[in-house]
Amino acid sequence: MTTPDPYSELIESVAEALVEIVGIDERKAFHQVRLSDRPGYGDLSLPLLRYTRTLNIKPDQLFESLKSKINSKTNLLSDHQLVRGYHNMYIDESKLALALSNTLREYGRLEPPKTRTPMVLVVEHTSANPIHPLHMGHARNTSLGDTLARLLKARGHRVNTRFYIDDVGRQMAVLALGVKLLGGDPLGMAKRLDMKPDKLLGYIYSITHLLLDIHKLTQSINDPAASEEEKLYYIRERDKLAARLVAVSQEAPGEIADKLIDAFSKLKETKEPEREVSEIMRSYENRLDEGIVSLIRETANASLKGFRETLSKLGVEFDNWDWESDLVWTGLVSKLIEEASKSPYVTVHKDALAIDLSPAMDEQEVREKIKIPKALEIPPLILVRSDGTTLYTTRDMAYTLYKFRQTGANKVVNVIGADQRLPQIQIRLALYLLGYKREALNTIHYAYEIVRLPGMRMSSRKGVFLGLDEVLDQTYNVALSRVEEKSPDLPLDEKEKVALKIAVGAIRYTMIATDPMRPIEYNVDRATNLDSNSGPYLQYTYARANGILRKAGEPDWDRIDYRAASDPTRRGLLIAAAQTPYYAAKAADDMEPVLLANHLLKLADRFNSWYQKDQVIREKEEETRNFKILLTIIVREALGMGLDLLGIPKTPRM
RNA sequence: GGGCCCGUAGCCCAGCCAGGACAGGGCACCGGCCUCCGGAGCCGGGGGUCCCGGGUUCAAAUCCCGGCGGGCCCGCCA
Repeated sequence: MTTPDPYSELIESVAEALVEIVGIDERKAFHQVRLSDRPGYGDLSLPLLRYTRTLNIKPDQLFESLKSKINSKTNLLSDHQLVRGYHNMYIDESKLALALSNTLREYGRLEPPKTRTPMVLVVEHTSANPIHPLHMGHARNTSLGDTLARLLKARGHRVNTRFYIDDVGRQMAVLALGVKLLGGDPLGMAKRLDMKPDKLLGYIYSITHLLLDIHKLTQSINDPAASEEEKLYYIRERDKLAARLVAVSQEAPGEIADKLIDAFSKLKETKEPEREVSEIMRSYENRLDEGIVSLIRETANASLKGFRETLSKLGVEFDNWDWESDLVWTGLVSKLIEEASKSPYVTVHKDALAIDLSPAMDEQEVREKIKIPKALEIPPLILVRSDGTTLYTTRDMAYTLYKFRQTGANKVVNVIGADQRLPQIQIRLALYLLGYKREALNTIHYAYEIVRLPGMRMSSRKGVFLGLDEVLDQTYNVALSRVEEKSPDLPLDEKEKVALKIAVGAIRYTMIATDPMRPIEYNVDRATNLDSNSGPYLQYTYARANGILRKAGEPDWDRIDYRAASDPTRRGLLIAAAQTPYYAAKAADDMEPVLLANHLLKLADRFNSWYQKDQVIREKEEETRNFKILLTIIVREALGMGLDLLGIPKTPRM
């Protein structure tokens, strides 16, 4: 049983009336209903001028017929006005308050209205390579993905969240080599060094990678075929990497760096390191060597243990963890390649098996549903390397099909950086041409722009990135000192819990409150910002409402003066609170969490403003006092619902 | 070279997809408010060529075309 939502029903009534009178389609009608704060503009309004011409009707005639149609569908409106071509509607605040009061009495909470078209949805997000700790780029991915999942679930869809463990491929092989050189057992190593395993592995990966690159450059420098100019370039490059190696080595714990450098030199004497990496990669992908299999699985699992720890702080959990290697080992990938090789679109590109994607560009269906840039030349997608190993895009095609098959999903949403747009388009086009049209057209690349550090780009390969754990820690410390200052009487463990909630709120809010298409430049001040445009501000306002209610106690629900809602400040606050489920539903439908975040900010502003000038507990008149308590409850429930959906932890005190 | 994305006050950002009524917030800045339900707050103030130029329209920050600036992508990496 879903809770009814008076405000959404009101919007729906207006939209339906518009559909019936003007004859536009429903989706469009919803967009035409304007919500306004400004006095004199109506609580809701419809611009009429755009219809009067096409319908050949006078504004006042249209206004009258809309008015009576709308009134036949809802009784929540008290007045309609025609002003300069706008149909302005005013909400009957007493009736709205009563309706919300009834909802809360019956269900005890607010929630977004359920969709009329529930679907099965997969949301794949985060999916960080298990070769280094999560950084702030992942924080954006995680926050968006987890929030989307929460919103869609609340909207009535069946949502399945998945994490793709990218354990096949060169990066993982490089890390495995490093771990092998250090004698294996990454988890034990982390324990001995008292360090998060993902962090330790991050160092091992960076150092190993640098050693390989330096080695390669050294070979180029010694190559007699190289010109003097080229040699100078290589030497400069090698010096840069060497400097980085020194920096990372100093930061790395224990004797890790020394041991690695030492073991790497020994390896060089007997074997070409690059060949060792390729062998690891190939024997893992083809499952030739159980020793390598357990080395890589153990290593990846150690990283994932660290990921889980961080993610659980952020309140993020996954329904499924999918190993990329399983897709290869169970034959899903090779089966797909086999199908592709029989396809009429198969071709050879640069001597490798590939699929020619250009025919898909002619399909109108494809152009419309997969957004293909008009003049984009899509290169053929290579499916298999000439050494027989597969590429990530090929495996991702198999994974896409896997996600549909495992869940019976209607749509698969993949939260992946915008920099991967082209390969993501290629994957969908290739699936389409192989006959998986439904899957191709219902796979959504939910793209977001990068998180930059001031002046530089994060690069895990170069060991340059802002770690999520570090940002969490810093924000936590700032929050803890604020809590100590503001609530000295809380017990210490309580203060710590609250400080963590604030840190999580600050980070998650920041990550979703900017349009995903806009790059974020990140400085630490911004992460630790607890001021008015922030998650903690919302948490603070929620705590404040709870503070009032703790002291005010339960209202007598049968003795509430709903007419007290007419005071303009209370009225504005009531309406804003009532809109919350509606905005949550819209945020889910449009897949734009920021819509809800912005609305909550406005609600919090209104509440704080009201709070300042209209005393609740000290109100003498009993029925008015009951109304004010009710209003506070409504606000608390609206904020609480919103915070839950955004994954920002609630705290009754802070 | 080609493609995609972004360009709104000193700074950060809503609004653009679904064109309409004075372009909204926040930070910073200036001035007020704590014997008073939680001051992480509230009230007030200054600050704008909505990147530029055309076009469509009764109406353009919003749609179209052309520029400019920045980011990203164009690999048998992921």
